[in-house]
Amino acid sequence: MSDAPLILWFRRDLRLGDHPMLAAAVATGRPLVPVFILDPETEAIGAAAKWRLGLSVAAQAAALAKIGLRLTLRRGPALEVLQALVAETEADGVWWSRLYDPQAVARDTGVKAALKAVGVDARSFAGHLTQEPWTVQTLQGGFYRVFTPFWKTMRDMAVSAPDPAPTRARGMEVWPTSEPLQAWNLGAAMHRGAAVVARHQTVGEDAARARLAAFLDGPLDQYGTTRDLPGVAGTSRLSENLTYGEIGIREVWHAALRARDEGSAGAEGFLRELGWRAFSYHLIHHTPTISNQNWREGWDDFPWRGDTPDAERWRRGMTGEPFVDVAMREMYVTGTMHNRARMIAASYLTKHLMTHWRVGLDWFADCLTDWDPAANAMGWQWVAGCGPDAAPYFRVFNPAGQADRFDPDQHYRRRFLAEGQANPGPDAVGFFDAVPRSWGLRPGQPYPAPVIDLADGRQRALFAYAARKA
DNA sequence: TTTTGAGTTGTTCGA
DNA sequence: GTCGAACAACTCAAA
Repeated sequence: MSDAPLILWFRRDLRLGDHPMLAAAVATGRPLVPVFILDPETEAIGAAAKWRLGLSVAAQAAALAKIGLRLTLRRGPALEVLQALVAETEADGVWWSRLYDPQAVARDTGVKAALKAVGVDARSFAGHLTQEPWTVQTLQGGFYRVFTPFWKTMRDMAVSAPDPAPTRARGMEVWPTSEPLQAWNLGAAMHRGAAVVARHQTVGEDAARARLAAFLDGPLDQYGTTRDLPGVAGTSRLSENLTYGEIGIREVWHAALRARDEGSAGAEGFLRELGWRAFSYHLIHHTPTISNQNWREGWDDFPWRGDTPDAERWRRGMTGEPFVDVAMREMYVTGTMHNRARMIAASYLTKHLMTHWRVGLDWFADCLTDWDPAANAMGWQWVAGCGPDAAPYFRVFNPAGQADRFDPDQHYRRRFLAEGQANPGPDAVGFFDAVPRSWGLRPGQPYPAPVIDLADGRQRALFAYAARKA
């Protein structure tokens, strides 16, 4: 049995509990060398996500320190960094938790092959999902393209109990050198937005767990109704933590199961939402092109517009359509956007403004602190009509009608829209502090006239969608 | 192989 | 104001 050090390559699994790889590593009793690598793939993520990742890495470094480990920070191509660390520490293994988006898979496949070729025990573990995507299968052994049958299969599959967080681990006598996190300047592309968004972040494993507990004790019972109201704090908001792995999905799953068994009315609905997350990973595993190509065939000739001045007004939260603008502003101020608001903002861009879904996806990737490659690829394609779910083509959200239905008392709009208010609150004003100065936006300016008449936009979209196959 | 039932999230119109 | 029908046709998954 080897007593050589093990290198633990952390990526989107920045926690200690419910961590199969870490639990297995600690159980070996061998010296552990945790590392986080700022590689080109990580450099390429969006501005807000990269900034937020820095907070998560710092929290993980502090958490590891408490159990006797030091997180080494290195910059460079992952394979080169890992090979150098293997040489420096005389480690004979490199372990990590699996990721599933195509960029990560391509990188990890190469890393694993190259390390194995020189005799290093390169090993990947589950941990990001309740089930590995390929283990959910139709009776014929294929994969699911429709949510409901996927869900019916997945919800009954066993989910192993979360591993307890290790309280102590064996470290190195001499640690490898580490770069200072500040030197990476992960918030550089956020410009002045970081100061605003920072007020709304809940960072690290302890905070994520407290957030889960507060959700289970509070909004969960009413989840069926309040989860659709963007002016009410009715959702778990755990996407921010799940995307960096600050809390384990098995821990969340089992907590929701317990709540259901204790009679919480909203638990089933919440579990179902976790099912949607799983479904998006199921899809990106089986059809990786979902992240940048139309998932359904026959959509490549659809007359979507590219990046236009209208799309720029959408990005700036200045379309003149309040629900849409409020949604976009929520994103700049908080780093996230309510689920229903995402549907409205995306539907407006792809249907009323007839803009290619990739324009919207790219912008979300740059602005969301809870950016998730699988969930966003599925979600944008679903809204645009070229993704999973045989949605009727005539499903076009009416932002005004949706506002009446889901924001009847205007809490959401008042919170994030300063125009027209004598004393706008901090989040409404925060928008003007968060966005680039070059946009030239100031509170007190008049609210813009609509980019497009809703009825005209709807008719244009319906016509184009109806004509698609004609 | 063929058949069958079902499919996240909507809107509008007219009774 | 409320409610049901119409908006089309196709794909998916299982029997």
